[in-house]
Amino acid sequence: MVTKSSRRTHSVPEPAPPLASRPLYLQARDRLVREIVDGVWKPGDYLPSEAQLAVTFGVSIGTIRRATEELAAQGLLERQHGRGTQVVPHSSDRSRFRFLRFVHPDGRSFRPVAHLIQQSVQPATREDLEHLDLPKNAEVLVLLRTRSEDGVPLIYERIALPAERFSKLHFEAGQDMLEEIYVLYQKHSGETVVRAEDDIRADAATRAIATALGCEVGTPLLMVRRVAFSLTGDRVEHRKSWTATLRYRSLLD
Amino acid sequence: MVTKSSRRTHSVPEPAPPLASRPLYLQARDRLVREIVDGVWKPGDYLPSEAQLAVTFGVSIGTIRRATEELAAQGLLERQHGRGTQVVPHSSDRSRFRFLRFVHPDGRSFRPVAHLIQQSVQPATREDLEHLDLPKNAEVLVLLRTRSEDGVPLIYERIALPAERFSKLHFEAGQDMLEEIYVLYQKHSGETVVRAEDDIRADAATRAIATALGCEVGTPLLMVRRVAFSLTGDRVEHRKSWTATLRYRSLLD
DNA sequence: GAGTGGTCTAGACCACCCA
DNA sequence: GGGTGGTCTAGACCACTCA
Repeated sequence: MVTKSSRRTHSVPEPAPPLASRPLYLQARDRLVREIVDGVWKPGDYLPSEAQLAVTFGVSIGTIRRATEELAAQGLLERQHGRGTQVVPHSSDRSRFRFLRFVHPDGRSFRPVAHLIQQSVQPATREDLEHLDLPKNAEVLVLLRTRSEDGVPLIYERIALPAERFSKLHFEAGQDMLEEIYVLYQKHSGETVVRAEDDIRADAATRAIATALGCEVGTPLLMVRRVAFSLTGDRVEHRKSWTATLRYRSLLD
Repeated sequence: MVTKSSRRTHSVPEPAPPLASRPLYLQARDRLVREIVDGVWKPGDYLPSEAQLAVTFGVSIGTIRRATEELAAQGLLERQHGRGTQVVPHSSDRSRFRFLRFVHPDGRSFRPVAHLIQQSVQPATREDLEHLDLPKNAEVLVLLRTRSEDGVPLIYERIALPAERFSKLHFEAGQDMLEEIYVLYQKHSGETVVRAEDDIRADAATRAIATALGCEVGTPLLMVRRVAFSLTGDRVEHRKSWTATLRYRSLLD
């Protein structure tokens, strides 16, 4: 039950208002997020109807609506007319397009297969610590992989994950990763990625990258650094991706 | 007056509904946009209050609210509690942060001064035609400029604008451009940029760019291509920016 | 204190999905 | 046909701004 601070409607009087409170729709929104984080509603589940939620939360339908609409805009929920409101499953299709994305020079979309080169738990680098907001001496699970189309490697990638949080996640080296990796985070470690920050710079191919991508050392590359955030706002992934041939495209709107 | 298709409330009967109509809040939203495009409300103006708009448009306040909230989320309006709702002026500060932006490697924001190298009207390149959606043989106004901080040029930029639309825009070559360029588009040509699509790739410095940026030919560069859209959804700017040292950062959220 | 936007409610009716 | 979300309204009260 969300806390009302003595609101009246239609001139019904009421005793003195206690503490100032956050708007009900924010309380409702946060409560829904918390319940999703806690696994009360899992990705793929349908929430109770708005009318039900309104009763449960002790607010009006309009307030529930405002909360769910905000979460839908944010990509966490999906409202389906006539069916209900679903906690968005991290289906491969959806998650690939929620962030900026790589495309071919001609604008064709990029549909890669990922190939794991190596995985290991190791001390976090200075960069990892900073971007994942980890304490000194923390360890990270590092995945090195390429992403290819038609057998041609186009992206070389290093992914660092907080080792503790992702202790249940591991792969066979050399294995093809058929599922979208955010789906795996969710399935094996219960981490749902909802947001990411990217930043992009120019870089020159190192020996290792040149080998993996089959280009020359020193070739101009795009380096995309991504920090991904979970439902709870924690930094859960630090990824660096290098590509020589692809472009990176914004999806504003 | 927006067109209602026979809506009733509180069981008040009414004759047969005519054609299916778009939701009133969309009609209201579009009408507001059209009025802003037509100059009825100029950037910096305050709209009439919600109550007034509701009367004028013949809908309820809630409907007006939904329309203006959408436009506010989109960045076209700014709601100010207790003051009113303002058509967002393209103030330098605001427009710089509405899109992806360049930052320094350490995350410091980049506050450049632009320096015009050359301007000329010329036949559009194949790329210009494609990205600006212009007819064959169209001409574009091309601006070449650098953007510097503390006298150090960090970005080299080529901006192509449809020559007809921007016939009133011109500068002295060699001049420093102190105002944000989108403010100039608005002031001199009545074009308000509301949205942009970026795409980013790696490139190597050409002779011209190397000279302008003081780097070596072949240095890995970030090339950002931006297509900017006006209020009416037309493509009004095709810009390519090259930088060796800066990063490009997303602002999702 | 008048006027504006911000929150919240209650209720009507519409449009869609599915059994 | 029952249930769900989508649109729209009317009205109460709150919180902020400015004269």
